[in-house]
Amino acid sequence: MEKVIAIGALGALAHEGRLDVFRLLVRAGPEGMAAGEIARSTGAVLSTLSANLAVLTRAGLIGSRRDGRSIIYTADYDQMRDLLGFLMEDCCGGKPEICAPLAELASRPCTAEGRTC
Amino acid sequence: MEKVIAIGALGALAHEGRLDVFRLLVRAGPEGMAAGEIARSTGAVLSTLSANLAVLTRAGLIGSRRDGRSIIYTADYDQMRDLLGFLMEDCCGGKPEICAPLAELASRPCTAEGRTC
DNA sequence: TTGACTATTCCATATTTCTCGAAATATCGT
DNA sequence: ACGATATTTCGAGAAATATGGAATAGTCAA
Repeated sequence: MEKVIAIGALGALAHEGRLDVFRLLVRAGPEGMAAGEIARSTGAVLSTLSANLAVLTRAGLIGSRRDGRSIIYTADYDQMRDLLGFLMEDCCGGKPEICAPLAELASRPCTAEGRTC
Repeated sequence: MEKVIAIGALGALAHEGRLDVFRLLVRAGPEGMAAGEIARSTGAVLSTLSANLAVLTRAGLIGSRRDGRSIIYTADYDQMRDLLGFLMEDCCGGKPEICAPLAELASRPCTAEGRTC
């Protein structure tokens, strides 16, 4: 991932409303959620939400498809993985003692501590 | 990590100058680098750099200590790890197919692809 | 204590981002 | 075609962020 892309993604996530939306979509899985449904879940004003969805889309973090009158948004897992990879690459570029705990964090049993995978 | 802390850290990193500084400090290791040295390495104006170092400090991503006339900045690896953990926790809260590639990413041999750890 | 050096703080300006109401666009069922 | 539903786009004001020059503060060496 290029630096400018990473900066865009980081900036998109550095916002409470957008972070909430992104987490919601990650949890919603591949089926995604309609914009109105997202607004109801998060209490966001529709026009504000729409602007924030556009920011997340521009950052490549979410995608969308039309379904009748609704537009369904989904998290882009690839971009998410690339962003984490970029940050970890940065991290691992330095010292081994940083990398090790991260590897542990990523590979620990996902059933622990409320995780579902 | 709390959401508001994560947002602060993401926002701090979502800036070319600050991301450059942070990467530099991660690579510099525990010895860190003096502000002037950072400015020379990145070509930043000193007062601008100082403001950006303050943002990174407020976000908990870097620390500092005085050494004579210089102030030495160092990356805070714990905060970095917590931030990645927060993002991955979010990610893994959803579906297994997202988590698996991340675990692979984190645990692959660090000597591959230009990585040093 | 004076002068050189290192870095931060202060300040004004410029730029960007955020928000939401109103209007516009797209789709559907009848 | 019409009315209802779903969402986006537009516009404009408010708020936050970014920048660099000048002034300030801490440290050292002689």
